[in-house]
Amino acid sequence: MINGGNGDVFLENNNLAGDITSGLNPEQMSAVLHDKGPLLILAGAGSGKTRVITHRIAHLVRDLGVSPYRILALTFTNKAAAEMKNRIEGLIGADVGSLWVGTFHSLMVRILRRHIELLGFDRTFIILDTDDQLKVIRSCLDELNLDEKRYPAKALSSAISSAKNELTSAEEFELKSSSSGNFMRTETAKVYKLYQAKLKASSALDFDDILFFAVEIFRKYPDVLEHYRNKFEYILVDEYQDTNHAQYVIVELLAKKHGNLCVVGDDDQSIYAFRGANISNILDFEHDFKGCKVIKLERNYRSTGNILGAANSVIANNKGRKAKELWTSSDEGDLITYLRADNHVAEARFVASEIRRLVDFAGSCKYGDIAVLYRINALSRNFENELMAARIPFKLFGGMRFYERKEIRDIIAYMRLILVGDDMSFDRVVNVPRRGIGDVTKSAVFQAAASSGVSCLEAASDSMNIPQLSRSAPKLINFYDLIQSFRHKLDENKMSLAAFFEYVQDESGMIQEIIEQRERDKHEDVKDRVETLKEHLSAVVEFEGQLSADMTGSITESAVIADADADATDDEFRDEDDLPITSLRDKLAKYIESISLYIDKDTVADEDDAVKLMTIHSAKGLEFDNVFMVGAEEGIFPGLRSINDLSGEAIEEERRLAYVSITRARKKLYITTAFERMLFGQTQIYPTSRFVLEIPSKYLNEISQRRSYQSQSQGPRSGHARQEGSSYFQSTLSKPFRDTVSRSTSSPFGRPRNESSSRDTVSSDQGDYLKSSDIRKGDIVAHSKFGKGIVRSLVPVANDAIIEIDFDDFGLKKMMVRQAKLSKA
DNA sequence: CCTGTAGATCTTTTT
DNA sequence: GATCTACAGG
Repeated sequence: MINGGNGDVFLENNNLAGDITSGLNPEQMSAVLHDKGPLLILAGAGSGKTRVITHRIAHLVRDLGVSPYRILALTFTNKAAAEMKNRIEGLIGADVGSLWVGTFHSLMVRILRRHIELLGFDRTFIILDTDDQLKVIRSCLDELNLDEKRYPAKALSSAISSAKNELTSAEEFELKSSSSGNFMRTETAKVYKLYQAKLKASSALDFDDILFFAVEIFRKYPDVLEHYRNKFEYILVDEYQDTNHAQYVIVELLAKKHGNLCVVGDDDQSIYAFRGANISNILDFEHDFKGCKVIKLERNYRSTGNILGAANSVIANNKGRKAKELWTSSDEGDLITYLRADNHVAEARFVASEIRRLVDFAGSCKYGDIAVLYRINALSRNFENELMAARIPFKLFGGMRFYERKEIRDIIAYMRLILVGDDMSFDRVVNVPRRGIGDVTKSAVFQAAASSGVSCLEAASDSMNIPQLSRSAPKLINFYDLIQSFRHKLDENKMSLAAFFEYVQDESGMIQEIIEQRERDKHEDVKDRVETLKEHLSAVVEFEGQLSADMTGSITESAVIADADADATDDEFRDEDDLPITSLRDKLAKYIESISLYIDKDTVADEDDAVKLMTIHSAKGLEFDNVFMVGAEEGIFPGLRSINDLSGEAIEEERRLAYVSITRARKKLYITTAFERMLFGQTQIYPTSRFVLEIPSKYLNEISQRRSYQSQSQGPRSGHARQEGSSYFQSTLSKPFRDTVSRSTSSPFGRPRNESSSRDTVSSDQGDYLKSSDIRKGDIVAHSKFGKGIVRSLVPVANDAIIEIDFDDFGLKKMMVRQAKLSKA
């Protein structure tokens, strides 16, 4: 919701009186009015995509008389779902309660809660987060006697995850792997199988299972599928380019009957392949859904002409895409400012001083209108430092999420233990606060529980009668009694949910321990742990309020549905899944579910006026007046891994990321690079990103910084932090020269930008220096700035190589060989 | 059983 | 450089 939308408020106001199509352009209108049959909307960045979806739904309901009960709208994030629901409400009034708008995951959970018993799971299944998953995998490794060094839990988890996304069950995986003869894969298969068994034993699902089992139910139980097929006459999918295979199958299964499937997306903004998104879902849509209508939304309402020109030229370098070109009727706007700074500190100082200038001198610009976007989180610190020093308010997005913090996970684990009594939660909190129940005791409990087939909590209650546990029995029984007392409190049903949370926090002693620790350590860090819990408490209060509002709302709703859907009432499964939530227990169950699928808290702080720092990934879907795209160097953006990917797929995804990043800017875009950058404890010297070179120079205004390197013979570290404040000056270089400069520093990568590069400055430059083929590991080489050093490693990349040199006076540094201009020592 | 120090590792992220 | 994970000693 941060700066979301683009003048839609104005357009929607127009609609209050008039019909739903007023204020739409012709393409948008035909997308909104499209009636039956499959529809593919290719919506470029800033083309009013959300407006089209919401207006389309409003049109279906208001003008065509489709019952909201028959509409399914799928999104990827809860934020998008909430916004969509909001805006539809604004268009057609409040009677949208029966509309299924939500994420794939939350809506499939809703279905699973009703039908998962068919698969032998308890319907009160719990949902594991990433941390829980890793724990289970580690315990699998333990049991299978596999070394985590050779089989990293993370790698296994992602292998299992992608298998599930491809709808490959553990059994199928095993079958395939045994014929592959790949040892790693057969071991992975074992882990997968055991992992799945463990989850089933404790009635737990991971995120991927939610989709996987939904498909399994649909496929195995045609009557269930039939019910939902009938129910959902119209299906809409947002961000279709981000769907993975499982999601594709879900959509396909559900849409087959009515065929009224509308998908919206932009293949150029597909940036989640690494987590299973399959771009061919959108590329092949026309093929998969015959007779589909395709509408392209290419008119951009967000950015200036120059920004769009740059975005178009960058993305045009991708091969696998649907032809599209954004255009705008607004003016060219400012040129894109491009800076190649000496080093990361100078880069960050430039950003800070420019932000200062924008806010202080450029009229009505606020801090909140500015975003700094980077490819990797590791770059954020550099900018945090300089913004802090310049006293510029900023807000860092990403990083540690609210619900990932220890104290939140602890209190949730308590709640889960009280409610379900699962082993995972037991493991987490049995020693929070410290009760002298350490790893040794814990694993004894686990063993005892496993051998007698009960839960850990039950084993703890019975510890007196279990010889191995006799020593710690008093402690365990104490803990058990504590949980029991919480359970009684819960069933007394006298407290509000928030009060119950507070009660557990206090009575368990976890708050007290935090406070004690704060006093002991005197660390600044600890101070806001209590604060976090308080914040969380207010989220609980909010949730509770929301819940009772929904309850009163749904009573009137069901009357409406019964009326409008007389034909649906004779269905086997009526929509009674939203059982009335009255007891404290029900509320808690509902809360835990919502928290495992969605914890907001990160989206706050729109109201404070602060510069926003985030990765490009998290900026997707947002827009800002002023954008700083920082760290635009080969090796960072595109990242090394993508450069090394020979298929070229990875580079295309990075390029889409560049496209997303450029198109976030409304008015002003800055692109910055650092000649030399300290990252991961090493100095890296990488050339300008190819994506910058793909922007025609007519869109760019290059700002130069005086080079301390080369011109000044000796410039040890201190030399970098000179008074850069005044050392920026407008480039007086003519354009052709600019091109030569950029090309000579960066063309080692990739193809030449155009044919005119016949006079290859690189090869002549390079002639006097060592080439990667001349260098061996262990060689002593000389660098003009860093002096002598020994070659530690040499990794070929594209038609160059990354060299790691341990300099006598400057330590370990990484750079590109052609860039480094090395000579024999 | 707890606490401190050495070692490996380090895209991107939502659910 | 920073941070989390793994073992040794108190």
